[in-house]
Amino acid sequence: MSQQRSQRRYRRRKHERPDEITAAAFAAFAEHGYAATRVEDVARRAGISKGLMYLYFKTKEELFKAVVRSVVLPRVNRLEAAIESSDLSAEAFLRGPLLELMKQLPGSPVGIVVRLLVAEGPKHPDLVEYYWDKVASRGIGVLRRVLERGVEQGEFRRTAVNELPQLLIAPTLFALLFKLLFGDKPLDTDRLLETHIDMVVNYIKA
Amino acid sequence: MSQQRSQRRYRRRKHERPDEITAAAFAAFAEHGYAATRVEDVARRAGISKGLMYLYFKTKEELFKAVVRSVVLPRVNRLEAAIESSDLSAEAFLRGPLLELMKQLPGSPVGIVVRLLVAEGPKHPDLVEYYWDKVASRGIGVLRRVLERGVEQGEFRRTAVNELPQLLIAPTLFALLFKLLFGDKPLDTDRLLETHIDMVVNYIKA
DNA sequence: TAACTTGCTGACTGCATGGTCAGCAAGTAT
DNA sequence: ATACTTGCTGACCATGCAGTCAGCAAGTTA
Repeated sequence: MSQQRSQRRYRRRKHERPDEITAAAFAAFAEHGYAATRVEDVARRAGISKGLMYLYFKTKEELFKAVVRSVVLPRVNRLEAAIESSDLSAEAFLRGPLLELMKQLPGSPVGIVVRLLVAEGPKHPDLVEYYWDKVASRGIGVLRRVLERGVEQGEFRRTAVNELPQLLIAPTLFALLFKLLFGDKPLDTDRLLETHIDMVVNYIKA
Repeated sequence: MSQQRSQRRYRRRKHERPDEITAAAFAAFAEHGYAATRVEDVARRAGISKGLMYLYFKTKEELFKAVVRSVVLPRVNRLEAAIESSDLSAEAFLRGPLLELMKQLPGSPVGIVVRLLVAEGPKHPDLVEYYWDKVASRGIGVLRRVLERGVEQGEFRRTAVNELPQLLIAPTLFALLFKLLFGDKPLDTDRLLETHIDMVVNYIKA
């Protein structure tokens, strides 16, 4: 009797779809990488049909770019805001918030984005460019400003590090890569980063 | 007239084939990555037919592994030998041969191997294991021994770096990645590495 | 030079998967 | 109710590519 006839096949949710799809795609890319992920898998994860995905994203490549953007942008914005609004001394900043951030990176989704970028970057020059503009160069800028402030206030000497702020976060990238590749091998990432910051601070301290 | 009838279609060169094929594959993978490279392209580059490739390598995946091995092994062996046979003081060793090696890495084929590993590693756990055994852990071992020697001879203090030899070469990996992704953006890699080594030596010097 | 071995070719197959589209049904207006 | 719009489905197509194999010809033996 109570045949609940025609249980609804779907619900229209135009607004939520894009985010749900990029989230599903991120999860799928994280597991299998970009090339090995089928659009149909992404669709299934997002609980939709493959066709619908193509209504929101022109191609698989567009989807890829959207994923990178969606993971990376909010993070960077938060970071930049937090940093610029800090009123700690330069040294305290390096040893505190920056170190904390560095410790978090290797386990975060950023690791996966890095992997995707390294793997697919050469085929997506515009994506790399985007990443450079919105992430890398901004991050470097922040670091440079912190160092500069330290020098101005007499905390730090002016050294080569001022022109190479990348040196500050280089080991973070290393740790990230290490975990990515050799996740099961031991490496005390936190200690590595702490030591590095300590080393840098000693080196540049006035 | 002079119809040079039946110009030979091919020459039998069983012995040379494997190396030629891996070399061609390396070049192709370097340009397009593993997934995007067609076996037929590799074959064409090697001047053979696709079928022949399958006589020397069971699958595309086998070919991939062979490539990684062929690029990486000779390098590591050379490196280890050179290092162990050095009789410099620990500091001189870090500032000399090690720094030199670090400067060369980012521009070398190793960069490409790293890219391939990062991209495809998760799908080839045995390859990652191989790389760990034959390359990474050996490299770490060498560094650890140099530091240890420095401590024993009173050159260095015993610091956290002794347990984290990775810290020595972390920026090298960073530089390598940077060049890989942002090849066109400026970064004085050599200066970065020099500064880093200088920093480390200052930090650990007795 | 004839018989034989085997390195090598290239056409072919099967399948995986990116992308399309005609039509259906959820929601909306009247 | 009825007509209309549009988010959504799923079957379908086209293509690209890993891997196969029957047969050919380069080299070898007698």
